[in-house]
Parts: sequence; structure tokens; C-alpha cells
Amino acid sequence: MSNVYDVLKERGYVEQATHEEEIRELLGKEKVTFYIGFDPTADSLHVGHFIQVMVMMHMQKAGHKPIALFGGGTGMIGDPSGRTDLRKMLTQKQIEHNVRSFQKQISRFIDFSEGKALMVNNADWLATLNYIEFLRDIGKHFSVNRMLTAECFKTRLEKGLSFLEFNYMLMQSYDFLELYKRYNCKLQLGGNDQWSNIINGADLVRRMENASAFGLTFKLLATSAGKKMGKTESGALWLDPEKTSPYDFYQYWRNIDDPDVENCLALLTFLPMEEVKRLGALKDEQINQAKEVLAYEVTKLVHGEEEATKAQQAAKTLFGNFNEDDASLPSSELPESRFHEGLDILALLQEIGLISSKGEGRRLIQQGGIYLGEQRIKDFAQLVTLADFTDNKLLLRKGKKIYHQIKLV
RNA sequence: GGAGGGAUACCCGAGUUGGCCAAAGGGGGCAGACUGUAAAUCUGCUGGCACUGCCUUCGAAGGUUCGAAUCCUUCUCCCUCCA
Repeated sequence: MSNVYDVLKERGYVEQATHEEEIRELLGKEKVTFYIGFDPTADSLHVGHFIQVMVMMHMQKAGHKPIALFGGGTGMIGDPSGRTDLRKMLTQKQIEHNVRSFQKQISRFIDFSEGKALMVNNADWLATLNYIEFLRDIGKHFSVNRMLTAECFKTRLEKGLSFLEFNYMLMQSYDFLELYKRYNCKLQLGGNDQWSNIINGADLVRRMENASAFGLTFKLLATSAGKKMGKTESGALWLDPEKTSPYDFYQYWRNIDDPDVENCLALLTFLPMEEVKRLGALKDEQINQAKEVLAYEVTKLVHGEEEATKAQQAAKTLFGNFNEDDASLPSSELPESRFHEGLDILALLQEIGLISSKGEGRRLIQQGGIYLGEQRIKDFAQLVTLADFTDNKLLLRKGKKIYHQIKLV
């Protein structure tokens, strides 16, 4: 009996709405076609996108029809929102490749069968636009004066903004219009950084079609301290297991700051809110339980139950008793012969990718950050020999949390 | 098109009377201590290597010089103002 709007609100997704009451009413009374746009800036979705996908899933569950719009066209321009510099220009080829990756990933979360949801690419209509026509039909509705006051251009007005990027807003607004015309799409959702783009799109539909169109934005994933979340040392937290392993993905959530646990549970899992609140209220050491649940649930959603279980097992054995070695740890297989004479520890660490240079390795060892099994290494000239192996296996550790297993073959 | 300003390591940002600069400071990151596989805090590290030395690096390419991030030339990109 619940209205999705209330659900989204309760779980803390909603940030701004163009017409709060009307949207709520609309979602309560009819099946609404809505869209969320994804610009193909990389070859995998990341957690930031995942929030949007979660919203899509909630909406689809509630009977509404999602359109996943891929920015094959807008990706050629680059959204300046909230950025301090020009995006790296991508080639058409890269963009197409990225779009395909996105499509593949998103079909795991949204049911696209039997027209329950759509995937579209705005290159379909943007790529063939006629400039003069576009300016006359669409451009005339945009006031530069007003655009200049938009929040999304603010930082860029200080640092510089090219006409190319300035156009982005028109493109995205036009997308909304096009989707309205093609699919009767009445609602655009997006991250809060998209607010300016979204209100202008809704506005354009209203003006040109004399129809009602709405926009709704969601909180960006951020820590309670306001910092962007979902970043790791290697960049974003990717949904592609090749780019961020399920184990690392799991560990990211397992190690989230205490104050962020409840928020993440609400946003990134489908656990009932009572449960979310109960877990979020746990204190001190207890809250580790909540983190485990969070990590498991999110990993399950993204990588499936099997991977989630493996990641959890791996984490538990490592941080519990370790010794277990059947877990899905990063591992390498090396021929036994290489250890007959003893293998230089630095070379070994570098080969398996635990360090990127020997200098880094020396530093780590000097500071006590490298372990062979449970033994801390003190000398960076140490040789690893067969004597260090147990059952043809050896567990290397960097710092507290990063493991790598060597198997002899 | 004209005039001026700028491009420094992952990011921001000092350094530009030529040597003492592998390059201040901050952020981020990594490691250590403390903990709860958290946060906060404190400490150390943060170009590469055959590491008391050598090599590569200060937008790109040349040049001047015993010696250049620093001076000159050309080029690329960015910003500001004028039109």
C-alpha cells in the first residue's frame, strides 16, 4: 500500500523534487515511465551509478517503467556539472565500448524483458541533430542569463567553461523532451549534481509540449563528513569484478565509517527499514555486525550470492584465525623451482603486484608492513625459500588487510 | 584578431636575482601505534634503481651555460581583458 515516493524518501534517497506533492500523487496513481541517464565516461559503472540503479529497482518493483538512457551522444560533449576542469575527451569508439559495458551491467539489475524497461542511447537522436534547427527550436527556450546562475556552472565560471560544455544542459534537456515524445516519459531522476540539467529538461517539456514533466534528484553517496564515497586508492569502486574484485568490494563496505552504516544500509540494500534502523543503532564493537550485513548484502546485489559468500568467508578467515586458505583471496601460482635458491622478497612482492616498485617495498618492510604468514619481515634482502611454505602455500600480507597467496606448482 | 597571465610530482600549490631543488607547504594515499578489520589522534613514508651513489622528472621540442624548474627561441594547451 506504500507509495514508492515515500519509500524513497524514507530510505533517504530523495534530495530535491520539482513538484513534490504532484510527483507523489502521480507515482501513487499510475504506472509512470521515467528515466535516468548514464554518461559512458568509463568502461564500468561504479557505486555512484549503483545508487541510481537502486532507485530504478525500487521504482520498477513498484510497477513503474524505467528507461536507462546511455549518453552515447552527451558523452561526446561531457557534463561540466560540479567539475573543476574539462573532462577528458573520449573518442567515439571508447564511448561505444563503454555504452556496451554499461548495458551489460545494468541488465543484471533491471528486468528489461517484455518491455518492462527500456535501454536507449541518446546518440540515436543527438548525433543527427541539425544545428540550425536545434538552435531555433530548442535553443530559444534557454536563457543564457539564467543558465549562468545555475549552480552546476558555478565552479566552472571561475575556472573557465567552453561553449562545448555549456551546451551540455541543452542536450540533456532535449533528451527529456525526446523521451517524452517517444515514450511518454514524464519523470527524470538523477543524482543531485544533475539538478540543473533536470529542472531545465522538465521545463523544456512543459513549454514545448504543454505537458507535465517532473524531476527528482537523489543524494550523492557521501560520508557523514560530506566527503565523496566510493573511492578507493585505485579510483572508483567499480561494479566490474575485473576492476574491483568482489573481495575488495566487500571489504570496502566492511570498513565503512560507523556513522555511515545506517545510511548505506538504507541506500544500498533492500533490507526492511526496521532492520536498517536496528543495525544502524548498534554501538561500538557491536556495529561490526551491521557492517558485515551491509558488506554482504551489497556484494550480493552486485556480484551475486556466491561471490558475496566467498568474500565474506575470505574476510572472516583472514581476520579471524587465518590459516584457512581455500578462500577466494587474490593468489598467484609460481613454479616450485624458483624457490630452490630462495627468491628475493622484493622481486616476489613486485611480481604479484603487492608493490609497484622495489623502493615502495623497502619502505614497507622498513616500516613493518610486510608479513610472511604471521611473521613480520624486517630485512628487505630476505630470501623466500621453500621452508617458508606450508602445504605448498604461502600467505603474504601487506599492512593489516591486504593479502596475497602464493601457491607452488 | 590584439594585450597580458599561466602550465611544477596523485591533486592543490611554493619556487623563476641560474647552482644549496628529487623540488617548501597542504590534501590525498600507504605503513606503524592505539582500536572494533571503524573513526579521531599520534609517528613515519610518499619518482625509479644495482639506494651514503646513479638515472629520469618541473606543458613539448630545441638553445645559452661548467651548471636551468629558473634565461632565450619555437610550439601546444589554459585563463583574463579588449574587439
